[in-house]
Amino acid sequence: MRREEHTGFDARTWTADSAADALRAHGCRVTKPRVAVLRALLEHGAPIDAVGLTTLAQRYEPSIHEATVYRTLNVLSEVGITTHVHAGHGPALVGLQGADDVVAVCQDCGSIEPVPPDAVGRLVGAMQRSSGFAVEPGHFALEGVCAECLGGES
Amino acid sequence: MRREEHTGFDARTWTADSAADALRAHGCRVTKPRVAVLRALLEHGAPIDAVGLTTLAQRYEPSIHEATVYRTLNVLSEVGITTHVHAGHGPALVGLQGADDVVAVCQDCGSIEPVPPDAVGRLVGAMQRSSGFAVEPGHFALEGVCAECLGGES
DNA sequence: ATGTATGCAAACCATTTGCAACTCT
DNA sequence: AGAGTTGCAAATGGTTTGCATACAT
Repeated sequence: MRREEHTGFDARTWTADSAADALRAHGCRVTKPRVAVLRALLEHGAPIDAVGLTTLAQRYEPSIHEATVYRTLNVLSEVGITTHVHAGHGPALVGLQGADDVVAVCQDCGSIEPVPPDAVGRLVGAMQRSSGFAVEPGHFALEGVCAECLGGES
Repeated sequence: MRREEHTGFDARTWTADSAADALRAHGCRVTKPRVAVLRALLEHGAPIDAVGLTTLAQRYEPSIHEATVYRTLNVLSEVGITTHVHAGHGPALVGLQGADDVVAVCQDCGSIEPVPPDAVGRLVGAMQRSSGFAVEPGHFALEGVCAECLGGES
């Protein structure tokens, strides 16, 4: 179960500094654990789950605890820096707001791929028209099987 | 948090008998608890979570246990009678295979609405084209806010 | 008869929370 | 100094599993 090859994810909107400013603007403190999470998120560049993010963040702040990462992610999401996606069975995936809206998760290998924004737009429009339901992209993930897994491993 | 008004769900494909036959065809036993789950599912007609389904099934089989419902649902899904959808934070929603493929869940009231199949089809096609990813409709749910909640309750 | 399914309790995983110790500002 | 944060451990909610008993075939 790999999860590299973030083909087409880029989170150019946020930097460690702009995110820190956003935190301050909301009256939140800019602490070392929070910066560590932010840096890990920026460095990774693709949606990732909380546990994986904790591991990455520990490079910058070795003592950071999982619970702190969860709390930090809640804060970051309130401030509008991150969003999380519910991917199938597994844990939620956290991404930077402004990155590709919707992702698809492979049921076999767990790899994550972006979904073309225009396709998402059409879907949102269709729901709007059919029932007035306002779909919020970025809050859910598509599921299926990626091209690689379709080909190989029987 | 209501969840009635299943506007447009119909699971005409399965009956208690055809489902029982499908079970037998797969070498599974047709037990009272399983029939109870099946009847509850048919009667309810819309996607529902395991706990709610347990309550419904207990009308037919008062002693049925939640664990049994989960096990039964796994069997039913292997046999191809049901599918489950991961709806945001909450529990998974179970539905009959053959009912509307994709649903959208309201983040405010938990109501469930069907997504127009042609819109889903276009999305699947777009992913197929863009990256060869085979989206499996019916294994995930859209999220957002329903028309009712958009209007009322501030 | 015999292997499958059930009920119950305990385990599990992802996430949240209470609380005392700590640290940004 | 003092409110906001953290770490840790324990609680939570959804779902799964081990095991002895009960049941469908």
